[in-house]
Amino acid sequence: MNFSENLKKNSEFQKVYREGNSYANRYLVMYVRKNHLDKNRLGISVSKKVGNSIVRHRLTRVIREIYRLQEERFLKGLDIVVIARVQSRDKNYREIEKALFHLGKIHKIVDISE
RNA sequence: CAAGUAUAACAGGUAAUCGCGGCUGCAGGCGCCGAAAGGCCGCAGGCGAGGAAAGUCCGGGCUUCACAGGGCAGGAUGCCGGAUAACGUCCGGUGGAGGCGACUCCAAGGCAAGUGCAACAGAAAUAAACCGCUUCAGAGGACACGUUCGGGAGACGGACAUGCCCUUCGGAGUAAGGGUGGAAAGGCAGCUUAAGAGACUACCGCUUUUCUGGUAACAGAAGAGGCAGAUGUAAACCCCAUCCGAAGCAAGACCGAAUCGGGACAAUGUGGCGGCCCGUCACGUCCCAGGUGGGUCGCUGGAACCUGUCGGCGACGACAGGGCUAGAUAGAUGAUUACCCAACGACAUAACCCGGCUUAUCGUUAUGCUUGUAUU
RNA sequence: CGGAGUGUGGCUCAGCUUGGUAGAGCGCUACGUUCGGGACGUAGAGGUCGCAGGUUCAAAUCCUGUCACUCCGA
Repeated sequence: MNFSENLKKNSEFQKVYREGNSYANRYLVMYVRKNHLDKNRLGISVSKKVGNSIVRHRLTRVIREIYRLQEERFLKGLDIVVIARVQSRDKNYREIEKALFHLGKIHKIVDISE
């Protein structure tokens, strides 16, 4: 990931929740906040209600992979938190990808030129 | 071939591209940061979750604390022998239960130490006479025969005695039979008896003694005893035997910013109060203590794993050889494409490490054995 | 990671210690009362005691396993 790093601290997550805007659809919730840096920071959160550790790890990997492969389509200078909802537990890569870019378009942080 | 039973193994594979975490190496046109040690980036190579990694139900290693020795309390285990570092695990036996069988299952010490509890039903629940059966005495009644009385031969009636039967009251004997109940005073058959009864007898059961076999649990044989010690319950209190110090890697050890605390130095420096000096407060440098944010170690070479030989029925042990096989710290295994297989793959992610147990699980394979059917 | 606790009618809880009848309040239904509603009175319905197995004559209660939820410490 050339332009991005991970969001790690709980306080940073809390900052995004408080100061950012949120949109949601059936599978995901996305919070976005400007961080005034020249790169993005991505945080992924999956609740214990979604499933056991196998399910939770798989979802985080899928979401991170989607972001990694199409990183250049996102605008820069953002803190992004993606929360997986219960409905997403059995969904495959393609469905999660559609849901993520759907939210990106609502936030107007994705390059729509494609 | 079908059904079953026991044990064991596997847990999608191959290739390509992109991506992630450690490790090792680098001669990177002296790449970047740093005084250095080293770190970051890059390149190459190799390694990278499970049979249950799960639940956290037991046992141990390791660490810190406590500790002369012994006991109480509390907890755990519970047929016998063995294996093991240890165990509630495993192996081999004994006894019992289930199955035609292969085989499977059993918290399997002690209610013949004490205490407690046993609803409802039933006469009675750890103890018994409610009904019944037998007998004795009294009362009443029916019948039969006899004697006698009435004017009395007959019929009829009355009185008395005897026999037998019925009803009722009381005493005694009796646990054979009776409905209830999970459980009713050893079971069953006979003898005896007024009726009955381990009162007695045979067989079975229980307890116990001796002998034989076995390390033992126990098994077999012979004898004795009584059956008023004899219901069930110890996953009721409890008794007996054995074992157990407590907490846990977020244990613990080390390095240590900033702020705060104490001291020293410097020297009258800077700033605040003040017109100025003195004074006072803060700032500076160094040292000490504390140990927060953070970092390093603990952290993976092990009662491990693989192969072989030997000992043992077996669990397991001994010896020889072989290679090194995750170590993250918000937490590394994913995505896409193609092919193979009947198939999209089941259950499921290490977090200090081992030995077990339990629970979840799509399926595939191998071997031994049992039962049935068919053929030879 | 470690520790503790709770699952009982629609809701909130008792009963479990010491095994034998499942109970209270609110809610619900019907009737009465009222012009009507509320309140009140009378009667009634409603529970596999989270699930599975075991001990026992008998289990909500005792034992074992399992599932879900809640709280606490760091």
